[in-house]
Amino acid sequence: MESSSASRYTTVADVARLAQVSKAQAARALGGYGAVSDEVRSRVLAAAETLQYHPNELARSMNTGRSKTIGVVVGDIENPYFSLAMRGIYDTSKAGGFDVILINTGEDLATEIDAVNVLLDKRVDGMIVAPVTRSSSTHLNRVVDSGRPVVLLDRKLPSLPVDSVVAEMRQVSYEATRHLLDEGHTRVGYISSLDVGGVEFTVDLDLGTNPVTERLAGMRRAFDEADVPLPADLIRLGAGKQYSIGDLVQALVTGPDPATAIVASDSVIALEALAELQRAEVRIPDDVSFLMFDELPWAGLMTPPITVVAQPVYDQGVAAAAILLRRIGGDRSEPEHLALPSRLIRRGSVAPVGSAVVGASA
Amino acid sequence: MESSSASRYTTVADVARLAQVSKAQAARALGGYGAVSDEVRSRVLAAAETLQYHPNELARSMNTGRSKTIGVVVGDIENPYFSLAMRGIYDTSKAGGFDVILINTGEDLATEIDAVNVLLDKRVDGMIVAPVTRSSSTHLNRVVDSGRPVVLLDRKLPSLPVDSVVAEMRQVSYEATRHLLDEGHTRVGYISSLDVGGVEFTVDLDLGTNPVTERLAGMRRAFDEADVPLPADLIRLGAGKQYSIGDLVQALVTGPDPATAIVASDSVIALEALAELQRAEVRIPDDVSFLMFDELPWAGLMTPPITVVAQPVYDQGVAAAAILLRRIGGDRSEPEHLALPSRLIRRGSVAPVGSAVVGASA
DNA sequence: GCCTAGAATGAGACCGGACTCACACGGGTT
DNA sequence: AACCCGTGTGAGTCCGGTCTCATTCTAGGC
Repeated sequence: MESSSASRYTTVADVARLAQVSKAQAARALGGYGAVSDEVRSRVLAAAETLQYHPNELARSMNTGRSKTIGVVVGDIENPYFSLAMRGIYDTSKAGGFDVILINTGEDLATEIDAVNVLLDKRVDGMIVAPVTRSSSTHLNRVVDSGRPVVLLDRKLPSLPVDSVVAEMRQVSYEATRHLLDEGHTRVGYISSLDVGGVEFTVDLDLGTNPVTERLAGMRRAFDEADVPLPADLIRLGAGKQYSIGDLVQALVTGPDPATAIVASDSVIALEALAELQRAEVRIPDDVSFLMFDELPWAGLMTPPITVVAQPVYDQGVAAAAILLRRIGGDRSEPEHLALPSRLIRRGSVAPVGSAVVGASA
Repeated sequence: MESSSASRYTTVADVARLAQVSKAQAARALGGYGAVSDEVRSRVLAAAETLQYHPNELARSMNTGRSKTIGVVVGDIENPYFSLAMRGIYDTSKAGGFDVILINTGEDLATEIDAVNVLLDKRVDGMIVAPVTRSSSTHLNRVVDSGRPVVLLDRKLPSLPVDSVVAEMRQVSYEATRHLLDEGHTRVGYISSLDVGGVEFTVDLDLGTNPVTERLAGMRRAFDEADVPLPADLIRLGAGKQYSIGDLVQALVTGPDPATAIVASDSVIALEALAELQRAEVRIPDDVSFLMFDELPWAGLMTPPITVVAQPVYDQGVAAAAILLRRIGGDRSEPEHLALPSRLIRRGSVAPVGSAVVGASA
């Protein structure tokens, strides 16, 4: 009794029957391969039309071994960074005739491992992964072993011989920090969601290979060149994981030797930090200067407009997909490591230190 | 010569061979069905372990007829509305053991039709579609005919007997408009990206069934009740398609009888409108009041904070996925039409009309 | 007029699982 | 001793395509 007839799909066999030819001939006419007479072809095509035939991609994938699908594994699709990168990936894949399966990891390693396995089991032709920070790469090795191409996004894993696409960060972070130093900021706070398991930041903590490490390296170089000690006590990791962003911001702007400038590692952090600053009635840039990584449409519309480091996010997606498609196409050359240029956009949220303190508090 | 051995996957047959049992027994042990002795089971499992066996989901899907995958068709994943809804869909699907294939239509009907067909050919177990406005529903009928469930998101199609999840719009739009009228705004501009092929808006233009129609209905009711004529000349459709948003805003705030309040139909439009207003040095709310549909984190951080209509976007995604999963589970009850409550959040961007004109321009 | 290359065609293997069927085996009934 | 049932097992079919292989048909070459 269970259910009413689940309306079976029409198959090549059905088409063949109606067209009065063998299954093989029908398949040939439909697939456009082998030799088929015009007579048969038109009969088969007509039959397919009347029967509304659509090939079962699953069956097709199974014995061609290729699914014309790529998998994308990201940390959080809700994050504008990923959704924009996704758009780049999507547009490029589609232009190449590939569909996209999206998997969201919630920045969790176990989920990421699972995601990669699922994609492999679904026989995607390749995948783009934005690996969770501090993830090991054993699960990605399985992909490499399977012979399917992987491209890493926003992160490279030194141990893994695969292509990667990141935004150049060290140089632009150096520039951004110099900008802050030029304005007199030596107490620069940095807030990142990088998960290091709650360990406190110290100058020689190994954070692995990721954008945050690069940014901190650029920052350090600027401080070193200016001969100013890097304010390690103001560099806070685990934001939004171990620690609330609001608390972190509070801690930075209060205390005996507070930060005079705050750098937000991404737009999600920036939003929460700005909200907290507003709640605490800390004015930007009068009381504290503010800089964020990632350029979003709203950044320039705030009062004051926010100074940002703009990364070519969409282009990263495009580049990653382009490389992946090339690999799927059979390119076996050495892994490529692309670093797309980022740039500092100076707006109004960074001002000389103490610029308005006297006038404003009086 | 083509390529080096594409490292074949291990199959049940391989596992069976190593475990010295028949393929059938191995499959049973692996799949956890039928009767298998403890002896055989452990041998098979051990073999699977050493061979790193992973089942081919394609093959599995093919003869179970179910792929444990749902398809999602959205207009633009880069739009925060969709990425947040996607997150809701994603979380819910995943909890139910389903993977998600994402297809982006770029708000194009042809692409949408294609997308739906692709998903069908990939044999997804069901799909969630946010249909392009003014789309016909013939392509969705094919889905219905196939017996696979579809849930519409953000839109219902009267001709299509399927579930839908939307945000309640008429009532909240009524409230928002009353709020504007209460503040003395009778010249209210409305900017929407709804594509009507460049036709100008008139009060009796049929826009089909979609959120914009609902909003305009709520708006009209408020105007009717206040006995004020609906300013049809200020209602502009096709924003970002036929017309540039900047030009539209310019047109609204200039002219002999300009708008005193502007309503942006979504956050993307709002962002561009705000940028244009800033360029034109039109102050909010002194020169013009502003209201947008969709609540985003930055809205409350602007100066002044933006008054918005908040829709439960994430929850819409969750609800759509929940209904879909229920249908996949075999629920054959009448189509459900869910309208999740939205609410007006009054902030600082709406002020009494003419409130600061004299003081500010003097 | 005969031979052959190549087009046209059908039968059937195959991809990798899920699942049906037939059968062997052992213990409990009567 | 004959019978039954349930567990365990292997052989083999099926899903819906792709593709190989053998066969037939036809046209061109000598």
